[in-house]
Amino acid sequence: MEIAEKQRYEEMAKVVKAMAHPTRLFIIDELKKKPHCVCELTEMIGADTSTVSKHLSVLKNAGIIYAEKRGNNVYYHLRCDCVLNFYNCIINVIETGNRLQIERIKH
Amino acid sequence: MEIAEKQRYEEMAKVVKAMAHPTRLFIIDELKKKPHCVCELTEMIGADTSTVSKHLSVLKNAGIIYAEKRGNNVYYHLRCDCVLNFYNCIINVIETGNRLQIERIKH
DNA sequence: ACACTATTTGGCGATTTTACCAAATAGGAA
DNA sequence: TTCCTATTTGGTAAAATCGCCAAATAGTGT
Repeated sequence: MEIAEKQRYEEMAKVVKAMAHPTRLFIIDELKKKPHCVCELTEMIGADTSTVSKHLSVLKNAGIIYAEKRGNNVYYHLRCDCVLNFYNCIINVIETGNRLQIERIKH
Repeated sequence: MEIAEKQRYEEMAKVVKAMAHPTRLFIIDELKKKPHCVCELTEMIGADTSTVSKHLSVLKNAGIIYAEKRGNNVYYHLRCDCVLNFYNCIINVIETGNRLQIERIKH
């Protein structure tokens, strides 16, 4: 594998890694509906504010979301809607896996 | 967040996590073209065979690829082509990030 | 300036991931 | 069976991730 190719995969992995956490997938899903501030997300998620804030900064550093300051609050927005296309595919992978497992039990 | 919802995001995260490594993104990209055995992938990647074998087992456990034994070799196949849709979107995220960075330098 | 709220940052232990080496396993060929 | 090749598995050290607490920071309103 060439160096340029390797670097490209490393960059891509950074973005995918940023999505590779249940809480962060949830956040993306919520921001799809509308922008939210940290305290709103914190309440939905039920974790420490600092934990949620760190998850948000991971997504922000990856370029998936961006922050907008309004008074005391920071509202986060989804930058690229396309990440939502992932969801259907991931669910597809999961369901195919389940289907195969059921068949394996039957036989 | 309800328990069922939480579990769904955890399942999804498992799949995304499986893709969250440069070598594994490379493997998926290669298996899109055609199935490959471990030794072929190992040569392309330039890591230890055991390392590559472990990456393959991560992808297999996530249901993204499956194994087919042929003589001494094990050939791996992509199970769900849809994971390739990710790539364009991820690249989109990266390029948007780069574009914004360039603009920030300008101003 | 002071108090109050929202968010970020630093630090910590616990857990997970990663890559390599060495050893075990599986199958084909002599 | 024995040798050989391909692959997997177990072990280990180094690095990264995670979630909470405590402290720092930023902005509002008094």
